[in-house]
Amino acid sequence: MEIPFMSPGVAKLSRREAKALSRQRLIDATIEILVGEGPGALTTGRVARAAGLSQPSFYVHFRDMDEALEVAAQTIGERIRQTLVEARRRLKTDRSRSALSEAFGVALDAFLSQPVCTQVLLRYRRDETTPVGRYAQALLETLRGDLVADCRAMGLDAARAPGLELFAEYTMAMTLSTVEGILDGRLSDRARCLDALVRSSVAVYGALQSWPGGTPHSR
Amino acid sequence: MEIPFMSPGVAKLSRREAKALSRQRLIDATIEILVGEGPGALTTGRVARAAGLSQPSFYVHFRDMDEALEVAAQTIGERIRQTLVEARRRLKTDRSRSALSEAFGVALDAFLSQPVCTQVLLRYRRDETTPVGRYAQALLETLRGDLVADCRAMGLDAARAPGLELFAEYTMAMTLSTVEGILDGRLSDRARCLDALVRSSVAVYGALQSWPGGTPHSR
DNA sequence: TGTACATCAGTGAACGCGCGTTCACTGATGTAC
DNA sequence: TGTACATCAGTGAACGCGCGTTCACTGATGTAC
Repeated sequence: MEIPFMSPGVAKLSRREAKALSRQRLIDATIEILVGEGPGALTTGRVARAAGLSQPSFYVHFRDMDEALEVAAQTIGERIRQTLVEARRRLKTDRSRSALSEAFGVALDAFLSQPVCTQVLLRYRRDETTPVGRYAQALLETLRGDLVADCRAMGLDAARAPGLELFAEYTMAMTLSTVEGILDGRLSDRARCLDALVRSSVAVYGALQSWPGGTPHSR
Repeated sequence: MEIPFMSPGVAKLSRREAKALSRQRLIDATIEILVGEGPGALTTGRVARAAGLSQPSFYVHFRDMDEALEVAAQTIGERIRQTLVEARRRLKTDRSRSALSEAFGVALDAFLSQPVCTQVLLRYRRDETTPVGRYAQALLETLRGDLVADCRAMGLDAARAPGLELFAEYTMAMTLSTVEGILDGRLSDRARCLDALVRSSVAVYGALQSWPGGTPHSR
């Protein structure tokens, strides 16, 4: 008696699983169209067809395009946050150069491991007119806060560094600029970029640590 | 005999001038809607009405929305480039700290003197799906080139600074980050921001000047 | 200067297209017995 | 296990709305004589 061959790839899905899969395909299609053709190209028809569904099926999963965008934005934020949280967990909290280098390295890799989501994050981070932009902004604010917290945990004394918040801003700016350069193909050698980034960040810290004025933030 | 009062504000415009004024109003309306409500809100009707015209009048001035956007993008780029060119002309090319400080100061002011255009530039600089984004990208590339040229003119020797291009990238990133902070209201004290920016940029230059690896750009 | 005509920025009306949205229906999946 | 019924993801068809686009027309401006 032969046992029928069960290919794991075509295992039958329950109705529940099939629906979840369709929904995920719609979300992914939304993100991909957003990256490839911009928000103007986002129509329920295109998204549905890109996900292998008919256009009205879009409404089985989402109330309207806004809801889908909202969910897509949440998904993007979650994916990047997840990889960054994972990255932070692996950090040593000592002040050695190698620990610092690893910290920047895992951050870079976190962004680069999610290139599509990172593209969306970078592109729409200043566009408050779309849910994607608002999520991106909130996420980057969180990351900046995390960076400040990490600095404190690593023993960078806030009392001796009145420019800590500004240091965080500049470090974020340089890190994202490096990510942009790599994603755009302008920068290629990750190791050298990482080294330059660490050196620059350390230098900025030094420059702002001995800074007399305090952080120029509005209260 | 009384000379009729001629208010200079309501001087009659020639047909040519009136048309040019309408066109300019349409361009400005396009930019303002872009900043306030995003590209999704850009319709010929809204733009025309915001410019005080009926909707079909849009077509007296532009073939379609794409052409108007193209012109708007060009206008934005031109305005910012203009103020920055003006700013560069006033630069002394010595290496003193005050000259450096003034250089960054005029650059900051150039962006801040055109807040609406700067907002558009910053927001859409990574969106290649729209003409605005492509212009923004090209403009920033030019500015980066100018920065490198200025550094060389100021005697920052390229031979001793293999990371000059990367230095330009990081300096651009920190400058734009400062502009963003001020426009968003997170940073308030221009003088302190400027000081921090100059210190940080000098520090990064130092860090990358003594850098062994050369610029990690792809050829 | 005055007159007759030409030009043309701007408009209201009309139309078509694409998109969003709804709905009755299908057929596969799930469930009760 | 088999049968009868319920559920529901997905669909084709239909419809309305808003936007883009065109066009004949108006009336103010410009020009020739």
